[in-house]
Amino acid sequence: MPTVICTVDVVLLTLQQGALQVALLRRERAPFAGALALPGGYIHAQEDADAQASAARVLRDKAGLQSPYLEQLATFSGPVRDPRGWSLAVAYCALVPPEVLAGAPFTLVPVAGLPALPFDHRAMVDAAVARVRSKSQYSSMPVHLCAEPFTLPQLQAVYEVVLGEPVNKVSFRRKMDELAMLEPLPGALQTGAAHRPAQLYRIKPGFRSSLSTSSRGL
Amino acid sequence: MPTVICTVDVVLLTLQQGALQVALLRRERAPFAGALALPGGYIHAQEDADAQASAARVLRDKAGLQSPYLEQLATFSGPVRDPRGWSLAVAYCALVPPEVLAGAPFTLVPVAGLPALPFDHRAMVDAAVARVRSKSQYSSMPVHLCAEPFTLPQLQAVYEVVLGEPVNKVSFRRKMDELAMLEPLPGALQTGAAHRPAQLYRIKPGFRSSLSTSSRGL
DNA sequence: ACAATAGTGTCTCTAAGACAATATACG
DNA sequence: CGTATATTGTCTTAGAGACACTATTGT
Repeated sequence: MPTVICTVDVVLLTLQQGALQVALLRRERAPFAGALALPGGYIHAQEDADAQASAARVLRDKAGLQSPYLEQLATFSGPVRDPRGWSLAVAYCALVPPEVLAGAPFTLVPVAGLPALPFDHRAMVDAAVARVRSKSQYSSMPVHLCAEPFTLPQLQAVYEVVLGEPVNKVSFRRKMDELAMLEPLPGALQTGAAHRPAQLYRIKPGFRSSLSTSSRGL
Repeated sequence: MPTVICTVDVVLLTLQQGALQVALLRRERAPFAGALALPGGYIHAQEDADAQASAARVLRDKAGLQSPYLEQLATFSGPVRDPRGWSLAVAYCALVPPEVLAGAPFTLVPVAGLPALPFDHRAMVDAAVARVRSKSQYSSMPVHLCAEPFTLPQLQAVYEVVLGEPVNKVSFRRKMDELAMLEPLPGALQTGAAHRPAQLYRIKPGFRSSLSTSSRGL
C-alpha cells in the first residue's frame, strides 16, 4: 500500500483594520519554498494525540499560540494537491483576537484579495471564511475574534465585519442576552470618549472553548 | 516518520419502518473480525482521486451502490482508535432511499439503540445523525432519503422522522416551494387509496447531488 | 353520500427590525 | 449645557404555526 502523506493546515483568522485576515507564513522548505502559505505540517504519530493536537502543535511551534479557538474544517486529499505525492490534509480553522498575534511571524492578508496560494490552500481559506460567516449568523463564534474584555458595541462591530452587513442593534442585544454567554464586569469603558461609557463584558468561563448557538438567526 | 493508517468510513443512513437506520456490515477481517461495523476501507492512493472517491469505491464494492448522496462529515484520528496503530479515518455520510438497499448485504440498525461498535464508529454515527438533523431544519437534505417520485405528504413524513417531531403542513409546503427544488409530474398518485390522490414530484435535475437551503428554518 | 386524506386560505402569535426616547460620559 | 454614543422601550412588519375550509378520490 503506497503511503499517504498526512498533514494538517490551519486557517488562522483574525480581525485587523476592519477586515477579516488570514495569517500566512513564508515557507522555509520545499515544496513551494519561499511562498506564502497556511501554517501546517506533518502529523507526528509519535507525539500527537490526534490531528487536532497536530494543528495545535503547529500553532504553538510556529507562533507560540496557546489554545486559541480551534475547530476542524474539512479534509482535503488527492494525488495532485501536493507535488510530493498522494496527500491528505486535515484543515483546521482558528480564531484569535489580533492582540495575540503581536510578535508572531505571520503575514496578515485580507481574505478579500488573496494572492495565489500553494497546494489547495485557497480552497481551505474559502471554506474557513464560509464556515465563520455561516456560524456567525446563529452562534457566538465571532467572540473569539474579540479580546476580552469588550463592549457590546465592539462585539457588534466584529459581527458586522464578519457578516459583511450592518446588524440591528436591538436584535443583536436580544440575541447576546439569549445566548447567555457573556457576563458584565463591574467597571465601564471610559477611554476618554466624550460620551456615555459602555459596559465591559467577558465570556463566561465554560463558554471559552465552545460555542453558544441560537435556534434562530443573528 | 512513522506511517499513519489512512482509511475512510461511511455512515450510510436510510429510512425504514419509520426510523432512521444505519447500514452496518459484518467485518470479514481483523481487527474486530465478525463484528458489525460501518463500511470502510483503506484509501487506495493508486486509484482514488481523493478520499471521497475512496468512500464511493467502498460503497460500490461492498454494496453495488452507485453515486448516492455523499458528504464529508469529519476526520477522526489518534493512536488508540485502531489497534493497528496511529490511524486517521475520514468519515462520510451517505443518504439513500431504502429501495436501493434491496439485495445489499447490510444489516440495518435503528440509530436509536445502537449496539456497541468497533473503533470510534459510534461517534461517527452520532456525528452523522446530528448533521442530518441539523441540516434538515433548513435544507433539502432529507429528499435523498426518499425514492422518486414522491408526494409532499410522503416527504413531510420523512422530515418528521428525521427531525423527530411533527412538522406544520402549511409551513412545510411554503418552504418546499421556496426551496424551488421540486417539480410536479403530470400523473397523480392513486394507489387505490380511498381519498384524494397526491401530486407526485421529482427533484429538479441540477439539485440531484446538491442541497437547497433556506435562510430561515424548516 | 361518506370517509379519508390532499391541498389552500386565513388568522394568530412570535420574533426580527425600525424608530425613537432616555442615560451618561467628556468638554 | 452641548455633543456623542450607550442602552432601553415600543411600534411595525414578516414569517411560522394553528385552524379550518375546499377538493378529489374510492367505496
